Amino acid sequence: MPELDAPTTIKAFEERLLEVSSSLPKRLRQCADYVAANQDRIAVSTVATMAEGAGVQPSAFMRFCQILGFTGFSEMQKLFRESYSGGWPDYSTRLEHLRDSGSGSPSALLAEFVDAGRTSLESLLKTMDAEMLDAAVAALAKANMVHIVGYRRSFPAASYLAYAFEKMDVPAMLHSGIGRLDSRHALRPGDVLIAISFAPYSAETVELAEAAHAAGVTVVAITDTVVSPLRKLDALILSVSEVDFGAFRSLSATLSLAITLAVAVGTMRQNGKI
Amino acid sequence: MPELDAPTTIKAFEERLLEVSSSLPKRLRQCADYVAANQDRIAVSTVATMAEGAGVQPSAFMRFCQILGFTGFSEMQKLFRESYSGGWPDYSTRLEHLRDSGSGSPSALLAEFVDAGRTSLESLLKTMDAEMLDAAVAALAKANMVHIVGYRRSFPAASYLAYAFEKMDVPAMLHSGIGRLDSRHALRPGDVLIAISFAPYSAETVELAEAAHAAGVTVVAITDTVVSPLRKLDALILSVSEVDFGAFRSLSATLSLAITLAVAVGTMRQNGKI
DNA sequence: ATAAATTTGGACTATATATTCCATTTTTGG
DNA sequence: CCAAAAATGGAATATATAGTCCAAATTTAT
Repeated sequence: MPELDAPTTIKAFEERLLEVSSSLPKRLRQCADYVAANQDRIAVSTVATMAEGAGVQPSAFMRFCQILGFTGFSEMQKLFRESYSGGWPDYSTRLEHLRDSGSGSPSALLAEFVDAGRTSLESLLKTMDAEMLDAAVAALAKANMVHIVGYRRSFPAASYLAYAFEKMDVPAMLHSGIGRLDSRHALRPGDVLIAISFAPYSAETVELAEAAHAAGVTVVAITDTVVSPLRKLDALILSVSEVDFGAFRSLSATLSLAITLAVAVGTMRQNGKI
Repeated sequence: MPELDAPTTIKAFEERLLEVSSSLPKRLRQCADYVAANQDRIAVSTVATMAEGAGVQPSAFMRFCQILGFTGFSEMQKLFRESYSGGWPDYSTRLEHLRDSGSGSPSALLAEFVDAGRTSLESLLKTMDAEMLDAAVAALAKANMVHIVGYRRSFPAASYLAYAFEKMDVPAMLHSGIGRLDSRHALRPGDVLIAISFAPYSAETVELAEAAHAAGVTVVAITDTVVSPLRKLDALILSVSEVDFGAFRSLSATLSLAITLAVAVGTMRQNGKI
């Protein structure tokens, strides 16, 4: 058989499908039509399901895959599973490879981290809950004082927020934990606390957020996964899932969210006052 | 076992995950964290892949599925496959849409800042001087102690560097200026100073860098324009031009550069020692 | 410090699913 | 209308993957 090479991108796949579909016998044509109309199901279905959907026997569907240039259904499915957009590249293993293979020149590393940052930014935009963001901005705009807490890897974001609020003339206080002073008594009614914490959630941050919640202070939480302990307080949740490499994460998305908060809140306050 | 009913919606799944995750032993907790951060992967992965991602044995992952209330991985996967609607979200159109609609809303601002971050990252990759970067990494890898200084808007980057060096077991000291202590005497021969400063260059940073230079301590400067005073000391210059909005800048590029330095230096030290 | 209980890793088994093969049916061309 | 070629359906087989079980390691309680 003069079997052709298998398509390696969805685009190539679509072209091949179009190209082939005009000269297909009945059953195979059904396959083509069904696939064209249900591309998204390929990644999560079995041959049997696809065949049933198309109204043909599984073996017919197999032949269809082969005509398209794949060795079988599995190979075709692989294409769709890999290019399934939700699938982030697995950075930690990629990084290990880079380092192990000695090709880990600083420049190569930089390229990886830049790429991770880009991915995080895109994902931030796709997943941010606009209503939650509006609500958080509104709450912060009305606050007497904005408290900010975030330790360890969240500390850079916390300190940036403090800087940005200061620039926007928003009264803000960074709880840095210096001197182990217990700062929870600074939380007064009418204040708002921004708590930033990512897995593994540092105990101090969670405690302060809990204290705030107990004292009736509104909490805005910048956090990641659904298992975050910050979700248990009924806080305004701003979800940020940053691509990470073991202990590191680029923070690009978190920082962008931070500036947004500061500018939006600052602007709203100025408009309200003047 | 008093096995509970399996979650039938993603929402219920997330709740169960949150509910259960606090009382989980090490390996199972890894599963929970990985799943929380990679929900979208479940539909298109095998147990083996998921287990590898979470860093556990497949059998551990199976147990995890069962604890969540499913009979096994297949049942859990079924939930995600069924509620998988396809729909690859299109980032660029979404961005345009966000910007067009209601300019000035927090979401529109976010879109702007995300875009700025992306631009900065791209430009970082294009303009980074690979040789300079190599030289900086080499110098830092040989240092007895790495000193880090950066105030005001550079402080988040400085604190992130301190965090990342700590994680990589590189002895590092963050000069934070707390209590106005004069820390310049901590600079010893054989040390290296990373000075981070962007226009307008804060006097304290420049002074410390000058003191270091005078004391024969190598200076690595992360800075922007060609008029930066840090360029006068013959330092190793890492140029970062971050897109900015008046007083703000996203810091995405600076932070990516920071992780790169930490990982590259940490790796080089570990390889050299062992 | 010791015993009990829990957790873990990995070998083993069961099962679901893909893939092939071939007898039967349908289409095509003379 | 017949023979040859192509297409089809379904049974048989191979393979990948899920799921189980238990001995070893770890943690916890006494």
